[in-house]
Amino acid sequence: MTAETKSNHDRVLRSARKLFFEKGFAATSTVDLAREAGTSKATIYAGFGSMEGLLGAVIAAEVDRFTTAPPEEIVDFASFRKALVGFGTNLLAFLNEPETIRFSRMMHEAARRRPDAAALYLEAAYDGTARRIEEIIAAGLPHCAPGPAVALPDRAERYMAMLKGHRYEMAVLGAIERPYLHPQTLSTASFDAWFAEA
Amino acid sequence: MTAETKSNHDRVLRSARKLFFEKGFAATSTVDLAREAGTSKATIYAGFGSMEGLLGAVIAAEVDRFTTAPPEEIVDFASFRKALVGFGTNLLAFLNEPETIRFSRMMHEAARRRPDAAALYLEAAYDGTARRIEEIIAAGLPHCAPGPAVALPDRAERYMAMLKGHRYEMAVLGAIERPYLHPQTLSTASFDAWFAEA
DNA sequence: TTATGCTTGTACCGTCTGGTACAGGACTAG
DNA sequence: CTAGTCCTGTACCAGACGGTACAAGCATAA
Repeated sequence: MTAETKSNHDRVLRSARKLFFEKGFAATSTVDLAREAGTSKATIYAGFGSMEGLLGAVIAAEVDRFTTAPPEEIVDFASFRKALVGFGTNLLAFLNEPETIRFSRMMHEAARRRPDAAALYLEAAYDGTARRIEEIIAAGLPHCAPGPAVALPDRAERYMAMLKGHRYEMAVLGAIERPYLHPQTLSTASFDAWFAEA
Repeated sequence: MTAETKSNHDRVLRSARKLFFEKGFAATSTVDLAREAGTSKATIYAGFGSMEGLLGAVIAAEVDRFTTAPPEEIVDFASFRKALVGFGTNLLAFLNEPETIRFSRMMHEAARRRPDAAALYLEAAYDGTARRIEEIIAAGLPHCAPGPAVALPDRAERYMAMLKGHRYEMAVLGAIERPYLHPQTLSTASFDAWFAEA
């Protein structure tokens, strides 16, 4: 009953993740997958219904992974810039992981077939992160504000954009191995101006 | 000889562009394409050799289009920020075009099959644009410089990243119709700090 | 007229795909 | 033992695909 360390369902899911990330969804056939998982096509269909269902399951599992991943530091109100830079450092490290890039690549392919899964991904990856940054900024702003807190969401968005420059898309497109996103962006000086403008 | 307004070759190319943009490359079959172009499969293969060859041709033509497209304004050395903002405004408008988004979407799909074409695209779309921004900054920097011009390429990259925020990826993934990239970024205040830092 | 060259429609090929059917094997419960 | 449940391997299906072959059509050119 407790079986071994891996259930059949999990093995299929893991193998699908591996192949989808490596070769893409369209290029992964059912027989490839069955061989990789050490099982048979019938078992796959018994567990996931269809290939697109499996795709949805892989995406959902992955989204879950990085949604629950960073519990994040406590915001230090006195030096909130440190908190922001700390958050950025973590995000940068996460974005630099090859797995993250491969996932992003697969998502671009999957978006056409499963718009619902794409929306799920964006909600988790972007809105969630942006909201977290907004919280940090909102919490820290009163402690150093020269002006009113206008366009808060936009600030969070711009911060993310600066971290995830166009070298990230190059990596997703396979032109470079790793993006090495500009950590210089993390220097506080570069976003001091945001709080000084109208 | 001069024929009509459109050669057969051009009609196929245009139809391919249309279908690839709309449905994606993989989802476009040879018969679909022949019907759309009002010609036959044999003619397509006579002109482009293979489906992947046609894909390469579409990308090359598209890259050509936006490489030669913006002749761009003359840099006004006295007020180079105006030049930078002007350039950004044009870029923003270009990025906001639905056609540009669809092309970007297709490129993400095509990158796996034609890495060479993806490299071509990135060279034209990113490196080319970044170089242009670098030129503007380099030309204008002496006129207002409080410090030495360090990390020039990185500044260009960050400027582009700020223009092309994560809402752009949302649009490419089909989650929203148009990105409406943050034009607030164009306010000069937001990148004043770049020239003040070490 | 004949000859040439390109385009057309259609039929065809081999291959691969997602998905299903099914006959048996392995195992558990009683 | 029997009955039942799940899994496995394999074979199969119908459809779609990229690509090719070919006979016929049409226009130019002499």
